[in-house]
Amino acid sequence: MVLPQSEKEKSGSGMKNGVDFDHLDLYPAIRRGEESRPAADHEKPQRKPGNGREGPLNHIEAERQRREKLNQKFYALRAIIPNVSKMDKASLLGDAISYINDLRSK
Amino acid sequence: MVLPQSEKEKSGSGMKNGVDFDHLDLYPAIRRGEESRPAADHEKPQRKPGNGREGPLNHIEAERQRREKLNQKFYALRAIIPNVSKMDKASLLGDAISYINDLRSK
DNA sequence: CGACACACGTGATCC
DNA sequence: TGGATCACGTGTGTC
Repeated sequence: MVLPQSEKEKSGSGMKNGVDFDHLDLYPAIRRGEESRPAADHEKPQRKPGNGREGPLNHIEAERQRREKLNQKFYALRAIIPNVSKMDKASLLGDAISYINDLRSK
Repeated sequence: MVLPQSEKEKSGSGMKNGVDFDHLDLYPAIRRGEESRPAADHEKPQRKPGNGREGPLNHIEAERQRREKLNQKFYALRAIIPNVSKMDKASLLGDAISYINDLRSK
């Protein structure tokens, strides 16, 4: 249903000063387990029934797609703004706003 | 205990139907403190010298700031775009791009 | 080293 | 029931 493209693209974004931040591959590994509740309390909405997980990777993957999409837009934005050198996401967004306002007032 | 909650959430998101998903509040109670290492772990790059932590919250807080700023921009953007119904961040960004392009061609 | 900026995984929430 | 979206905390690399 929805899962176009092939994803993967190092569109990063970073580069704050020539910083190419797009690396980070693979994940560390598992760590930390969870703890038991301090007893006495049934105030925990048991979201997942005792059953085992069905596949948390669904979310993990879903998030990834969402994030990629977002970054893609950031990239595009960066491309259309006149003098945008690098800047981080926040500044880029800020500049974009100024640009729009400028264009608008004309 | 931990994490001073002195931040205010106003980054836009008070809507309920539109898009503002800003809900999430407070923390879930205690999380995990430190666990004992199961012995046999001599493979950890001890980043922090034996000393106690200096304050990782520095980063935690720093990230929060960065994120808030980002959201602020998102809010502003949403405000200046003509017909922005609700859309999520990604779509909003996409619309903004189109808007810029439109303005530009004029 | 410490700051910064990023991507990732994860719990929560809504429809 | 499951997908979608968010914010948060964190590890990590660069400057």
